[in-house]
Amino acid sequence: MSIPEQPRDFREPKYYAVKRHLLEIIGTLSPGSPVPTERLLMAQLGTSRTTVRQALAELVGEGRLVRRQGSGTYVAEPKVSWPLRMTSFTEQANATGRAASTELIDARRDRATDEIAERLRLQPGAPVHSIERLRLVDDTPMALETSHLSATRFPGLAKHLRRSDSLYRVLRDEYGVVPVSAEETIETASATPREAELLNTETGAPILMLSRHSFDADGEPVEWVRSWYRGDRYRFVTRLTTD
Amino acid sequence: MSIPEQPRDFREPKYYAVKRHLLEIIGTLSPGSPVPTERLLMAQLGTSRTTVRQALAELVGEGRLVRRQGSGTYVAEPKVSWPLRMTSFTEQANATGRAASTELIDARRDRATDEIAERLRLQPGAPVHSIERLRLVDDTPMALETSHLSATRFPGLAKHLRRSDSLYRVLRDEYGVVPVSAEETIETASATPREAELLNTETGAPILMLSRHSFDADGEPVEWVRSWYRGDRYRFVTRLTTD
DNA sequence: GGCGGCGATTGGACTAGACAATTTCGGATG
DNA sequence: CATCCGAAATTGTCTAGTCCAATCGCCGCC
Repeated sequence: MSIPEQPRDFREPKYYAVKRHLLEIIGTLSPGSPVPTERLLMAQLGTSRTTVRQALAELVGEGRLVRRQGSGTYVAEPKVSWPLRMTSFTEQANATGRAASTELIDARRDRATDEIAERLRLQPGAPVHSIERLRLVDDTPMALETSHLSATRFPGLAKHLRRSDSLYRVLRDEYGVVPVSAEETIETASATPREAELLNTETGAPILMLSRHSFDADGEPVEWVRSWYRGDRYRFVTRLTTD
Repeated sequence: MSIPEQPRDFREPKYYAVKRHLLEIIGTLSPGSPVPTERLLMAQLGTSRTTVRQALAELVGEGRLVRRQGSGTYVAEPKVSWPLRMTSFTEQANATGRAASTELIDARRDRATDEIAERLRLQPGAPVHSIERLRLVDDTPMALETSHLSATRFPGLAKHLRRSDSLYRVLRDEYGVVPVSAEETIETASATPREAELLNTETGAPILMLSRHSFDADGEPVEWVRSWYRGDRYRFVTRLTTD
């Protein structure tokens, strides 16, 4: 078997021809179907296993394939769209009709780093809450979140949080604070071994990193959150309007 | 030399230890400084070149390093934040005090695919404009954009575009149409050989793909655009408010 | 009929090395 | 002194192979 020719206006590495071959196969199959094994592809296409694996790795990173050690490689489910709104995770999930839950990994008091202090308008070294949570949708991990809030402004927050899933609800009911606006930053990253373990993916996998800096009605900063989403599973949707 | 030990709560591939070692080096240097060569790292850390290259490739993808064949590997400039607003590219660039320009790659009439037809509320096969442009900031390529608009609604658009940089200005001045809202989708992708060539990066490099679906004041769809940004260079910033 | 073990299969991690393409820089040459 | 050339250094691409880890299915045994 040979790889179909392609106009080479732009230089193409050999692994990319393997990738195109795989994309054609993927196009004819439905999610969950197996694609040929690495060793079969390498024999059929006359390449080394390394080259085949590079093509496969890129397709996995793009969310087109899923690999399972000892089993095989399969066509992946399409990405899930996730809305970016000024509402809590719990509400967002309910709005899309999915079962959302949250696992509290860690809630502790820290001293503010320079970066946290600047964002929360505090002095460096001021006491802050650092809350790490895993967001789950339909019992599969979706995102890892680290929130920072002033410990002076929100005393006893950790205790309240252990009794409630929703940080926004605690802020409203216990402290009378409602975030009304936020500046959100979106960028690419790659999974650390720890993130990969918690998000049930591989070290180095593409990640969409969101950073949310939210404010209450008085313009006072409320929290600073960073979230790590699997880039192969999710895409974000936001609404823009002329001001 | 040996790589510093790390608590192994989470299994860590060997290449990741090399990556941490490099991150420490990067932390002590300023942008533009060279980091050790592949062969030096492989001798110092007692690993194969493949393993060293995997760590380097990940750091390049994260925008921490830049590699130049024949020359060496260098610490990269920090990422640039790019605002997502309901304004034209040209205006956005001016607002941040940068020199923006646009290179028209292709402007042709097509027949609408099913996807384009649905988004522009046309019949499949209806005539549409397909406009491909390269966006440059300070003379370096920033994004590749493909816009689709109804050819029936905007006759002679291609001709007007060749005389103006700004599509939004042409729409307003020639057709009296002003997009006022849009739904924007953000996801990760990887560069095809063609995209890599035009964006001056490598095949397979991480890409932030934006898809903008914009509407005029009557709620009529105006255009559907897909843009490819280098994920190692840019991050997006958007503002959220409670409705 | 069900359970357990074992071996084949598959993907995961890493090594060693060949050759190509590009850049850099010093030395020979005019 | 300026310019060109070529060797050395560096990254880019690909091959061939080893060993490991997880999975799956078959077969024998209870």
